[in-house]
Amino acid sequence: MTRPVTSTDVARRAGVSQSAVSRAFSQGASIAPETRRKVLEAAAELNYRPNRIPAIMLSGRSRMVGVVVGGLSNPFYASTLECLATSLRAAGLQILLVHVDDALTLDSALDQLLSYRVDAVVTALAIGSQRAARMLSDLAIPVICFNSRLTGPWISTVVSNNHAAGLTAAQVFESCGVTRPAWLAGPVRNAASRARGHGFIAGVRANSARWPDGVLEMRGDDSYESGYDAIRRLLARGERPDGLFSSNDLMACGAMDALRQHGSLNCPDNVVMMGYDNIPQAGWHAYGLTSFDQQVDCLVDAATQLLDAALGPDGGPVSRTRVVDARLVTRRSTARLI
Amino acid sequence: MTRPVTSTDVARRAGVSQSAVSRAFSQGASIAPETRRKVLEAAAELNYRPNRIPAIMLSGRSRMVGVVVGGLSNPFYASTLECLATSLRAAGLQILLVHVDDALTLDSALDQLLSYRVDAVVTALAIGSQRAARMLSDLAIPVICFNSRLTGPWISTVVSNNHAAGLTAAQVFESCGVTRPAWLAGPVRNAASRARGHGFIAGVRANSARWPDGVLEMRGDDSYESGYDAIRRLLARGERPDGLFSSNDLMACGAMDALRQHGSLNCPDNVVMMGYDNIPQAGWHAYGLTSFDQQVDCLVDAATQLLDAALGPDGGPVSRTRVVDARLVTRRSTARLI
DNA sequence: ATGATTATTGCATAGCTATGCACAGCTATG
DNA sequence: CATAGCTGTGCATAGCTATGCAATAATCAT
Repeated sequence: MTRPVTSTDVARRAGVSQSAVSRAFSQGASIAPETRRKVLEAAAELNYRPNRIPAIMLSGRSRMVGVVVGGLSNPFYASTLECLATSLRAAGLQILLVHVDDALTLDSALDQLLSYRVDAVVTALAIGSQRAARMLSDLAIPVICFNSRLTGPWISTVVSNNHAAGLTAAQVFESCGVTRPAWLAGPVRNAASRARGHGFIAGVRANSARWPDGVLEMRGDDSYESGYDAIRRLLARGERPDGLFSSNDLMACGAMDALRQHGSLNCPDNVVMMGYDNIPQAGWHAYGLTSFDQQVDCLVDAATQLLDAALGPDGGPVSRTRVVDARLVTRRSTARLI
Repeated sequence: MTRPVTSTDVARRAGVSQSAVSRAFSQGASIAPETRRKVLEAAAELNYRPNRIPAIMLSGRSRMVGVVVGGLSNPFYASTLECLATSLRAAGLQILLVHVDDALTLDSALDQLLSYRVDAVVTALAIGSQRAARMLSDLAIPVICFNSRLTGPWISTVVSNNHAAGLTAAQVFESCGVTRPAWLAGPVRNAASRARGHGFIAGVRANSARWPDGVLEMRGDDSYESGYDAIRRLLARGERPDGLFSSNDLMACGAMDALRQHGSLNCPDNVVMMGYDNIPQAGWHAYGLTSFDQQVDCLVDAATQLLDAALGPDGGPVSRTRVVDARLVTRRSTARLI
């Protein structure tokens, strides 16, 4: 193991002081161009690169952000993470990634993140977050949540306009001539799913002349399999909805496959279907699923802005909410006119 | 902004020295149980948690691993990352995540990682890596690659047995009575794809009595769309393969959809099809795609072991390769007997 | 009881960089 | 020519914890 190259090594080689080396690498520091050139040359020869660790101690800012994810097998979360990574890097922030299965992992994961002195935490989890959020608040660590309803002095939130999208779904169903609307919810703890359901059910109730029986409700766990199973059980019970709004695309894909497999029903002829997230699979030809695009770019932009604000020099407790409208992407699954 | 709580604060409150606080939090340090109890109590009251940053300076080890990913929209990479995150966390390592689009990003990303003094780098990228790998080698940073053929004194590799799988695919095609085998390759720079293709073509050539015309070859870029387009163009040219081995599942799904859409051909009656990765979508009912499972768990386990070895106290340049056999998962797309 | 051994604790320091401060050298102005 | 102002440089230090070492206390053996 060779000792890593320090700024002092570079200074010696360039014939300057260690301070000069530091200044050569800090933007906007007071240093003569010629000196900087010498330093950079010596640095290149020694393969030196600045060490941010002592800077963290001095400044108290690590420029690392803890990102807590779960369920990357949902393409929506995967692409959100991808987008977030790009955006944070552009903002000069590093990502300390934690994957979480359960609440227990979350707590220990947070301890780890805090040991590394992350400046903030970004999460798309609802799971067990209320307590964790309080812990972070106590430590004055800004938190940015996606699609969650956590509250607290240091917590900011970016949400899709879930309720409005639910209403829109009901309108689309009306224009497709749906007579028996159904709603496939996500897990109870998923706040975004609840909001979508509330919006949809409100939209259906508002049209009780057309839909006196209201909404047929099912529940899944946001996975493909749970969507498939929910519909399989529904068909086995003899129910025959002709319009299905699913809380996310994964379940919608499962549901569509179950309709074909167990009911020989297809979209849009027998059932009109809508999902949420607009994952790539929704656009695959086997599905052609109409979906609400959460506009990940916008969500992530908003998150990064909130983050910047929270990490700004003022440093008071920031607690803001940004709502991003979902964009309806129409495909074959709703291509039916009355 | 309240000043963060330091070990000295805790020491003062607990009536002990700062050293005692440090020892209370280090496993196996020499400290009386009673003293530890007092310290932990004071720490809890003050909401203190150990700060790893100074420890990084002292030990020279950050216990952070740079993870470089690209193409998270491929569910295979997403689940690999998920699995890797779990495994590294169990090994007590943190993940500093970097998402990379192009070679330029890669270089600057590596600079960032190195500034944060990561102990090692894990990557699943082939893109522009040879130069980057040399840079890391110069700095004596261990590198673990997935499915790549990079070499160097500090570089270890975990690969799926791509060539063997290609041979197997040819055998499966034989037992399905395929008469016109086709190969859908990934991008040229993808070493894993090349190996799969070599294996498959070798398997077909070894059976030249049955397949005198060899393999019909196409190329995509590993995306669903490229698989779809490749088959659409193929059908437009009037070609009619009856067995298709795709370098990955995403392209296979696209290919299957194109067969249905543009040729009214279905699997397995008209075309037998195999993919690679065994992504969840391969198991979806709309596809039922036979695929080679890379056994992500095993790959990641191997990677973590290599990492542990590379981070061990001996610390010499480690350069090993671990090969994991792919497991054939048979589904509808090859359910055809002669 | 006494010396030897062990267990526990505190002191002092290293680890590397960014930055305030003072100073040196130089330019411009009167 | 003297002075003021400006630029660039080096010195010294802070930031927080882990750990070697010495000292102290406690336990044990003889």
